[in-house]
Amino acid sequence: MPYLNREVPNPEPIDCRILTAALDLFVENGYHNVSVHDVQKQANVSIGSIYNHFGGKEGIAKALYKHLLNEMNEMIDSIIQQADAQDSSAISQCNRIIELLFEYTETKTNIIAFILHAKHSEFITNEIPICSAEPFSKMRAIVARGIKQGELKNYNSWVASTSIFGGAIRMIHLRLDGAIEQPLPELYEQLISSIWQGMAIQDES
Amino acid sequence: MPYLNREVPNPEPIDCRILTAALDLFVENGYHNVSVHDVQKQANVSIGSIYNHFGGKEGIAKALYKHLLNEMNEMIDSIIQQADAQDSSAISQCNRIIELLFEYTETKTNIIAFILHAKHSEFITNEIPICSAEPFSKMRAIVARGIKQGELKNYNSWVASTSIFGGAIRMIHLRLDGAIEQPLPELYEQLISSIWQGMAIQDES
DNA sequence: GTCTATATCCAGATAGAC
DNA sequence: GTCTATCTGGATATAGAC
Repeated sequence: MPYLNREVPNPEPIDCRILTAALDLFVENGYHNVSVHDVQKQANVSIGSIYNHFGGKEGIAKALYKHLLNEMNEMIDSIIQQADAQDSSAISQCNRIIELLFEYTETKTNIIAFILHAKHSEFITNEIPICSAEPFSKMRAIVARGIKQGELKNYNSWVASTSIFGGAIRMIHLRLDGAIEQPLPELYEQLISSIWQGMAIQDES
Repeated sequence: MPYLNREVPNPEPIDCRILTAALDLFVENGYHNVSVHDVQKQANVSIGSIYNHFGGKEGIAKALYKHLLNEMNEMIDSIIQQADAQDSSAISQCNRIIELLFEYTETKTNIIAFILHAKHSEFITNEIPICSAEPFSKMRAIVARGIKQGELKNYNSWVASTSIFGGAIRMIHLRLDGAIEQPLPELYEQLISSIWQGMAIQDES
């Protein structure tokens, strides 16, 4: 009965297993506290395969980075496309982005942690800082368009985009660090209300 | 003329030199990319002294961390004390904190970078996350008091504090990553205006 | 307390069989 | 392409003179 003894333990392609294992380990322990051997064990792969596929530890990190950044980029694109189809406002696009980021923080925690919480410059060389990468510049572009169309106040572009997304990103950090115990989607409504309407009860005049 | 030949190259106490050198190197290259030998060279000290004073690399990081966190704590305290003396509002206390953080980002860059931009959990073990440390909980306390006294909108405590400080912290990150080219103090006025009054031109109703 | 020289360990990377 | 066994460099840490 050979088929009973045959093990089918690893149905996923090998490079996926390596990336998944690396993502989990990097997020859990930090890139520099993870050895190639650790990844190898967790992925059920030999060291040789890792070097064949990715050329080394930094190669894994680079591949992960590009892959996940690309996923985030597609998420932003789909929001923009939907918005174009419905002719919707900059405000609702920003809201949708924050909503999804909060959702993913709970459901795809390690992806968000790797993209938004890791200091890539300490282990990935020759890569632009993530805040200059496509998805983030597209977020700023949405804000800039909102300003141009008179929907948002005419602040400096950086002030505007950090006022809108900075609080959300900070909340993600705090959630990932264990400071915030509540799932972020539960706080979403209050956050966006504060973003658009401000924190002060009365105008300062 | 012995006093002419006598070198006086290192007037600062030795542990200060070590900490200063380590701060610069850690911020520049990241903790894990700095060896004890690097610190030793930059500080003009022998390896033995470093182990005598701090017990090793992590000991240096811990000492730095405590020292700088303490400085930040004193800064917050002084703001609170001044405020109590003048009976000033939560809003003006928050503004003053942001103003000082922006100032220090330009003038004491490495201190801010180490405190706000490094991922301490990757190299300092058995330490509470920085967002739970004293200065940060005091910032949240200021916000909570502002809510209680009817000065700020009654949002969830985390939403309120991240709405107020999240944008500023995000701007500091972006500035340290080189994305924002303008000195932050120049953007201060716009930021606080946006924090208190919100980003939307018309109320969403 | 400070220094130099040295020991030890372990991570990243490679070689070569299969 | 995958594996095991091995090499090598460099980092942390120590020993012991001064």
